[in-house]
Amino acid sequence: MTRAEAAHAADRPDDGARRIPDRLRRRASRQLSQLTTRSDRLINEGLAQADARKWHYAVLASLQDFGPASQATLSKRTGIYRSDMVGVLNELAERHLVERAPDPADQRRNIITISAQGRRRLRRLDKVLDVLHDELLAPLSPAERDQFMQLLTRLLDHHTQNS
Amino acid sequence: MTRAEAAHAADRPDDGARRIPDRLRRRASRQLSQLTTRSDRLINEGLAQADARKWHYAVLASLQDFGPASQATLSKRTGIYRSDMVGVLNELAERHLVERAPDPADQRRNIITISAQGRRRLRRLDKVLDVLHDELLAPLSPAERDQFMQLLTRLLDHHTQNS
DNA sequence: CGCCATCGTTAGTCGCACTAACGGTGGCGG
DNA sequence: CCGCCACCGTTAGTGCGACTAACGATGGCG
Repeated sequence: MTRAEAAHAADRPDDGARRIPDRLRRRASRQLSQLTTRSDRLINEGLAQADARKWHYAVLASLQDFGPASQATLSKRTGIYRSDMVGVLNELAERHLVERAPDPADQRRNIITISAQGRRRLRRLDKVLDVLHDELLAPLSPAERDQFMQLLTRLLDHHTQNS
Repeated sequence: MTRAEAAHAADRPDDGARRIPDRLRRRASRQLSQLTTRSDRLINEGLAQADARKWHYAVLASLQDFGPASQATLSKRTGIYRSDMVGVLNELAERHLVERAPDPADQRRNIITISAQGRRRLRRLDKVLDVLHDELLAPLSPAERDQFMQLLTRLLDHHTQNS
């Protein structure tokens, strides 16, 4: 029995209490969950200081890059459910970052348009996110960050294709 | 205005509806969240078929690798909050996978021990998880999987050290 | 004209991370 | 010895994100 193994004992409150089983550390799913929890917290707190949430960014970016769209289209583009989109757009409209107008050609739809103020906000959020991501990826070299993003994207694409 | 920019139109319901802004695809935090959502769903559904949850695995693995422990110690080792640990241990005890006994040396504590049945279950869950992770990491070569895990772990360690 | 799909909206579910507060117990310093 | 503080397990509740169900209103199509 090695010293490490001997250190398990339930009567050793602090000794090995924080040790994490290898079985867990080897599981990609767990590392992913854990990292995402921390990443989300980092981003949410950072954006909160700019009176924003990550959904705001997703919607503004989508509007900026692809132009005005209905709420349903925005849902598909951002991955936000249309049920939740309602609230997000309320928040954005309150802040005058987007405008919500009925589509004259189809009365079921609203056409969402980004405002000048929305564009400014988007530019600012981009900067904020740059800083936050620099913190998130701090331990990685530029090459490693690229590598990480590439692997991440390949995995995500694979699991997204059937949907 | 480029053709790409011209293609935005709100009146093009399906054309570019599913296109995802580059701004979003470049953000590690977003790719992480998205992938984790899918990963979690995959693992949860897989474990559900074995009448288990990922928390079960974490607790059983911790007990197997480090021996009996108090609930507080298990909390620290698995990352499960002690508030939630109660329910997890109830589920595990119901299934006779662990035993919960008061610590004679300290009446505040329970000593949790893995049972023979628990050990069997752990072995089975390990196999189930192997299969699920193979599906999760399907698009990556063995070398790339190692690389991915290494990058993931370095990031997580960096964001875990202060806590 | 009748049927079905789509749109925005409301409400509600589920899992997970996390906080607050409790009664009970233990350890330690004065 | 005793008073205070830290720790333990437990209960309850919060907040958020993903997701479902159902609605009334509208549109498209056979």
